[in-house]
Amino acid sequence: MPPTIYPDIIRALPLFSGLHEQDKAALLTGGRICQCKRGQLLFHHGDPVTHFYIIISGTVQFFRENPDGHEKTIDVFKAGQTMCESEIMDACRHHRVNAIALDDVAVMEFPMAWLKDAAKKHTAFALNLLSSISHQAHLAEVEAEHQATMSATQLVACFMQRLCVLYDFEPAGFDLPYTKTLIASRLGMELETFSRTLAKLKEQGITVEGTHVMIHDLKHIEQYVCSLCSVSEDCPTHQAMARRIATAQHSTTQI
Amino acid sequence: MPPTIYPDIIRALPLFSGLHEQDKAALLTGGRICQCKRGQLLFHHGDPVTHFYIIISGTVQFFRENPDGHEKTIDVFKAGQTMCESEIMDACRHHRVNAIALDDVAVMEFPMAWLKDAAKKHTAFALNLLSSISHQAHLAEVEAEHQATMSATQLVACFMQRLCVLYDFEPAGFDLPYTKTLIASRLGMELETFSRTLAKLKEQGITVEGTHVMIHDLKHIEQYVCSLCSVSEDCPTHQAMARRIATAQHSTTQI
DNA sequence: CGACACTTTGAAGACGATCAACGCCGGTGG
DNA sequence: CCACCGGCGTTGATCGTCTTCAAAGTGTCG
Repeated sequence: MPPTIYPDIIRALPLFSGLHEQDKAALLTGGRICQCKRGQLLFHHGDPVTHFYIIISGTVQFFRENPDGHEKTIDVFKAGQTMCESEIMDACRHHRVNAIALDDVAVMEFPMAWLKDAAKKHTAFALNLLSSISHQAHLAEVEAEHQATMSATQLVACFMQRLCVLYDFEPAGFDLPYTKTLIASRLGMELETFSRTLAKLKEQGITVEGTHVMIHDLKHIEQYVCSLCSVSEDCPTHQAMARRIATAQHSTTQI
Repeated sequence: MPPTIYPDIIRALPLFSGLHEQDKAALLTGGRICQCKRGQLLFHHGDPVTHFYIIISGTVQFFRENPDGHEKTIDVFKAGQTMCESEIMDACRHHRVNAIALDDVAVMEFPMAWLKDAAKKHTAFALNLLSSISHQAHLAEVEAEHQATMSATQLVACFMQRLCVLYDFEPAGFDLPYTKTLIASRLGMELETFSRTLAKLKEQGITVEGTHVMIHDLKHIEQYVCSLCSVSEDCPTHQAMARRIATAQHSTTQI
C-alpha cells in the first residue's frame, strides 16, 4: 500500500515519532480504515477487546450505563486521539465502556496483537506509548481530584479552559463543539445544574449565549479553577493557557 | 553487591517478571535503599522529579494543598507499590503532589534515567511498565467516575471492599490500616461526613466499631457499590471479591 | 494529670438532584 | 403551508445530601 493513503493526522501522531519512515509505513499496513455512521456503536461494554483505534475524523463518545438507566459519559474523543491502548496493555479482556459515533466517524483500527508487537519491536514506539498512557493516567488522576473537590461551577470553568486547549479555540470567543447535554454528562452533573451553572459563570467572567462562549478574563479563570494546582508549570492545560494569557497581554487590553 | 540484600518484596515485583535473573540483579544495582522517618517528606509539590521509588516497608501518602489550606489526599501507597513512574514517563519535570512518610518507611530509589534506560534495554521491562501504568490509568478513571456518580456511603463501601483486596483482609472482620481522617481525605469527603456514613453503612451490612470493620453480606455490598459496573469480570477488585464470595459460600452460611 | 490528636454528634446552611412545566427549533407528514 | 412531534435547553420549586461550625467525648503519651 502506498503510504500516501494514510491521512496526515495519522502520520503526524506523537505515537509514531522517532520511528524511521519505513518502519512507520510497515506498521501502518497493519491497520485498516473503518467508517462508522452517526449513532453506530464501535463496541459494547463487555465485548472482548480486539482492536486499537486511531480516530481520523469525527467524534466518539465513551459511556457507561448503570442499571437504573442513567448514563455517564466517560470521555469524548476527537480526530487524532487514540482509543483502547490502556485496555490492551492492561491485559484487560473486555471493554469497560460503550463507544458510540457521535457523528460520521472514520477510524483506523489495528488488531490488539499489533499494538503489543509494535511495542516489542520498536523501543521508540514503546516509549511513546508509555508517555501517552502516563499522560492519560495523569489526566484521569486530576479529574478524580477535581470531581472530589470542585464545585459544579469550577468544573465547568475548568472544562471550558480545556476545550480551548484541546481544540485550539480562541478563549475570547468560540462555539461549543458538542451539545450541552453531552458536556453535562461528561462532567457528571445534571443538565439542569449545568444550565444554571452557566449563569453563575458570568460572575467569573465567562459569558455563554446559546453555544457561543466568551472567556473575558483568562487570568481570573486560571486562578478560580486551579487554586488547586498552585504549582502549575507541568499541567499542559495550564502551560497552554499561560501562553495565551501572555499573548493576550501583548494585544489590546480588552478583547 | 550480593543480590540477597534486596528484600523479597522487590525481587518478586511484577515489574521485573520475565527478566533473566542476571539482568534483574544488574538493574537492581542501580538503586539504593533509603530510610525515611515518620513525617518526613520524600518530595514536595513543585520539586523536580528525580527518582523512581519502590516501597519496601511502611506507608507513603501523596497529597496536595490548595491555597485555602485544605489538603486532599491523592493516594496512599504500601510496601510493594511503586511511585512516580508515570511522572517520569510523561516527561513531567516537577512533582504534582507532596509525598510524606506516614510511618517509618524504607524505599528503594532509582534515578529517573534508570527507569527510561531499563525500558529501552529490556522489552519485558517496558511491557511490565506499560501494564502497570495502564492499570493505574484504569484505576484513576474508575475513581473519577465513582467520585462523579456515587454517594458518600457508596464511596465508603467501595473503599472497604478495595481495602480487603489490597491488604488481603478477611472481609468478615479486619482493622482499618490507617486513620479515619486519612480515609476521609482520601475519599474527598469531610471527616464528619465519613463518620456519619459509617452509621448508614450498618443498613447495608457493614458494621464499623472503632477501627474494626465487619462486612456481613459481601454479595449485597458488591451489588450496592457496583451497580455501576455491571459487567465486572475485568475489574480486579471484583474478581477478587467474587472469589471471596464463592469461598464464603462453601463455608458456613453466616460468618 | 494534662496536652493533644482523633473522633463523634448536633444544628444550620449551601449545593446539587429531581420533578415538572415550558420555550425553542428542525423535521416530517398531511 | 401549517400542524405536530421530538430533541434540546431553560426555569422554578422542593428535597436530600454533604459541608460547615461548634462542642464534647475518647484515647494515648509524656
